[in-house]
Amino acid sequence: MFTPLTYNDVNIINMARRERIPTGQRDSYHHGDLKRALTDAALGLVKEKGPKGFTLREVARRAGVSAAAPYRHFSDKTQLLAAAATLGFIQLHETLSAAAAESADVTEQVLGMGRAYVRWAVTHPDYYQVMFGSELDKGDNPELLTAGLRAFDDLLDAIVRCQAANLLPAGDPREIAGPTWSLLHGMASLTIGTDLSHVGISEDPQVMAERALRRLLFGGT
Amino acid sequence: MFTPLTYNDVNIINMARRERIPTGQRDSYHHGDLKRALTDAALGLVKEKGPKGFTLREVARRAGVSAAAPYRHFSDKTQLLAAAATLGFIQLHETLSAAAAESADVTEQVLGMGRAYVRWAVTHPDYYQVMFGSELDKGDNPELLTAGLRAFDDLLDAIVRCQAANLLPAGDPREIAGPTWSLLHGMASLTIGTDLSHVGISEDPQVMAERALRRLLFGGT
DNA sequence: ACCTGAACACCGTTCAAGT
DNA sequence: ACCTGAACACCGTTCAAGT
Repeated sequence: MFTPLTYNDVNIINMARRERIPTGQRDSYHHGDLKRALTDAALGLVKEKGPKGFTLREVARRAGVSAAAPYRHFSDKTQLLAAAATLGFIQLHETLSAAAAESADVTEQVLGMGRAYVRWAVTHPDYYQVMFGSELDKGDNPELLTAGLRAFDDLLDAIVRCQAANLLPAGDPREIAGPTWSLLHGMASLTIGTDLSHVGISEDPQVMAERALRRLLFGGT
Repeated sequence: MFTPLTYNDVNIINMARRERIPTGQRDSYHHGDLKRALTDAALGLVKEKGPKGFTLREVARRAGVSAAAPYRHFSDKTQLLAAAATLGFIQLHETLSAAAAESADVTEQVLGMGRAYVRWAVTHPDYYQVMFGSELDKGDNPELLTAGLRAFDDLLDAIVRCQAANLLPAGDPREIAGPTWSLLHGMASLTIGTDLSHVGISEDPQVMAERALRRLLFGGT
C-alpha cells in the first residue's frame, strides 16, 4: 500500500518460495545456483549457531565451495548476512499479513498482529538478531530495506483500517506506528535477550504485548 | 530498594568514579592496575569503532601490553566486553536517578526518566549496543547483572511512587515496568539502528517516548 | 604473581591462475 | 563466466618460559 513491489522484491520472493535443491545432488555449481546455495547454507548456520557464530568460510564449506567463491556473489560477509535478513523480513511479513487476515474485527487485527510479531520473533531468535542486531546497513542494501518496509506496511495498514473505523485518531498513521512497533520490538528483543526474565518478569510476551497494545492504542485497562 | 548493593557493586562503582590515570605515565604495569587500564582501553575502543570493531588484541595494544596479558584478568573476550557493559549500566543508572530527582511530581518523574533513557541511549549508541546487542550472558556475570538490575530499579521505584499516589493501579510494579521498559528500549534501539527513520519516522525520540508513555501508563491523549 | 613470545587454529579478503 | 589455491594480514586463545 505504501511501498509498491519492485522488480527486486519479486526476485527475492521467488527465491524464498522456490523449492530447496539438496546441495549433494549436484557435482558442480558451475551451472547451478551458487548464490542460492550460499543463502541457504547461511540460513542454516544462523539457525544453528546464531549470528555470532556465522562464518563466511563455514558457509562456503557447507555449500561445498572454496573460501573465495562467495565473493563472486556477495561483495562481503555483510551482504550475505543481509540476504539472510531479507528472507527473515519476508517471513515476518507473511506471518503478519496472515495474522491480520484471521479476524474481521479491525481492533482484533492489530492485536493479533502484535501477538504474531512477538511470537515470530521469539521462535526465530537467530533471524531476529540478524535482522535487527547486526548493524546491517539497510541504506546499503535496497532489497533488505524493501523487505523491511513491507513488513512495516502490514502494521501501517492495520492502523489505517482502525483510523477509518474511527477507533484510532486520524492523521499520519506513522505517528501511531512508531510507538507501536517500538513496543513490540522492545518486548521481542528483551525477551530474546532474557533481560525481562532476569528482572523478574516471566509473563508470556504474547499476552503482555496484547495488554500493552490495548492500553497504548485504545486506552484499554 | 529491590536489590541491595553487594561488595562487587561497590568495587565497580569505585572503579567508575576513580580518576583516569593516563596509561603512558607508567613504564610497567607490574605494580599498576592493568585490569582498569584494559577496561579503559576497551571503553575507548567501543566508543571509536563500535562493538563490532572491538578486538582483544587491539585493547591489549592500547594498554601497552602483550596479547596474552588480558587473560590474567578476564577469562575471555566476552568478559572484558561485559566489564564495559557494566560501566555502561552504572552510567545509565546515574542518568536515570538524576532525571527522577529533577521533579517533585511523580508523574513527571517517570516521564523524565523515559526521556533520559532514550536520550542516554542515542547519545551513547556504542555502549548501548554492548549492553543489549552483544548477546552477553548476563547470568554468567553477576556484576553485569547487578548493574543492570540497579538501572531497572530506578524505573521500578518511579512506578511504585506513582502507585502510592494512586496514579497507577496497585499490584506488582513489574507488570507495569515490563511494557514500559520494552517501549523505551524499543525506541532507543530502533532509533540507534536508524530503522525508524528508514520507515519515514523522523520525530525526536524523546518527545515520542514521552507521548507514548503518557498513553501507555496514564491513558493520556 | 604477573607478563612475554611463540605457536595453533582459525578468520575475511584478494588475486593470479585454472577450466 | 565462474571457481580454485595460495597468500596476506589479521583474530582469539593457550602455554611454556621469563622476571
